[in-house]
Amino acid sequence: MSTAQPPPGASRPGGRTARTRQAVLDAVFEELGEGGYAALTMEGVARRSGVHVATIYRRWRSVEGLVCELMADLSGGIPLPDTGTLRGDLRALARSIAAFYTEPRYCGLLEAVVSAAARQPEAADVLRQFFDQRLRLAGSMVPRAAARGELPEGADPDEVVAALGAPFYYRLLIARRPVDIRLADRAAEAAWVAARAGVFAPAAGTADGVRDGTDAVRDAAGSVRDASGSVGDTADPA
Amino acid sequence: MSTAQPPPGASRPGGRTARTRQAVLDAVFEELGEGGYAALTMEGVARRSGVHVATIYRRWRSVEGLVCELMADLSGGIPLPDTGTLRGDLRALARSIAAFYTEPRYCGLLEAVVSAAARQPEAADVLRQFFDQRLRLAGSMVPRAAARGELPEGADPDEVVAALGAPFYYRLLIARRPVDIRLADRAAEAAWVAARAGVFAPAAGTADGVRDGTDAVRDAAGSVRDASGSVGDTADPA
DNA sequence: GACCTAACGCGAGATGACTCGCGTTAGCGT
DNA sequence: ACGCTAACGCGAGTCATCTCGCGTTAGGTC
Repeated sequence: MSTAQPPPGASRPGGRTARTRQAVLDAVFEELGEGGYAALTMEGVARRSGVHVATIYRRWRSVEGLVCELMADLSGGIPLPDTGTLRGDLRALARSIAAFYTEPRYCGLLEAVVSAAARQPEAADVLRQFFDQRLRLAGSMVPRAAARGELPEGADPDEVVAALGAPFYYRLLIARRPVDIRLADRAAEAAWVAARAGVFAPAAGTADGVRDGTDAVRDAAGSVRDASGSVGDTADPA
Repeated sequence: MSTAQPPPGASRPGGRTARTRQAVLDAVFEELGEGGYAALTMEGVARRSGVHVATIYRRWRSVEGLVCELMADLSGGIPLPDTGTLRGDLRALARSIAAFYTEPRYCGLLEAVVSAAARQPEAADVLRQFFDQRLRLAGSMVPRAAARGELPEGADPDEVVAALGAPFYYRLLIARRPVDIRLADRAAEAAWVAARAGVFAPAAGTADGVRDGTDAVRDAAGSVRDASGSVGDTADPA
């Protein structure tokens, strides 16, 4: 978070520019901690950082821009677990994520980025790229596990890590409740069981190619398979 | 969506009031379809609906208010699948959700509600209550399955349904890509496998009480269990 | 150490979101 | 059919957000 790397084309990367940048981003982070995205205003950031409002507008254009750059700052160095087993890796990663989002400032940042992405296409790009990178990095645990024979062949690393992370974002953004360690362990366990069962293997289209260790896999297949083409219509399920 | 129920205390529920209400909410819905939440402005809604801006402000206060009422309108009548097996129910529900969010207007509504919740506590309440109700309704498939002996005892219905839904919201809000039927089938299969393995049983704290049909459940336990208390600290995992 | 200029501070001005008061319309009771 | 009043249309007014131009500061360069 403190790797204040100057923008590539900056003609004056040293001293003051970097200083104001850091002051502003720190202020954004603090503001997000108190009151979340709702309380994040340009005036507030200016007041807290001591940088003039016009300067902030010049460099970042909007609160969305601020939030994007703050998030992009986080992309350095994910500590990738390597416990020796996929199950251990998944649990360790899940607990790291839980610890991360226990911090209110990071919760606020998540809300802010998701909200920003809903308003500005550029913010959406930043968000997508950030999480794509995270998936790619964390996904390295999957081929390791496959090499150890822990998983059926062809498990998609992105899918496994996405399955691990999804419950956190559901909890925070949809259910709107805090994360806890029980959520982390359940998420890790669910991802592990599903991965082991071959749910995340390519397996062409529907999940009928699933191999799992249990019996009774084949019930219920007939009654829903005929609904294959129903995704296109606009039926209202709610 | 068309059950224009008048507000409880409304002293004049008929005719014009309901008409303008419907016109406005329809306009919001359409605006969300074109350009999403970014393009949702009071002026736009007023222009499209033919209702004056001041009137919309009077009744709904803000765009967040509009979005909340539109979402609350959706709460009527979730079609609950009942295919005879939990696996079939999960897949049917997942495909319904996929179909739902294939419609751009509902995607926009989701984005809008999540964004609104990040700004207004009341919107957050509406969002939470809405999804709580959805979980409660859809969760009925779980005790049915338990009664048929498809699941280990004590599986938490909310957890099962949340696990089913989470991948959709991850895909839409975080990965920022469209949902498809493959996602639906994978989500259903993952939720089913995990539920069957006992991941969503209460099982006191950590997930060590898991019973699954596979072997090798017990590797990896030692190396991460000691990290139990690490959620409280503010370590930065990203 | 002296020059050059990108970046910043500052205040005035423009833009758009939001509110208010009044006259009018139309649902609802009698 | 008549009157009552909640809800709406309308335009002016207010306020916060955002931009612009100029003078100043301080990095970078020779």
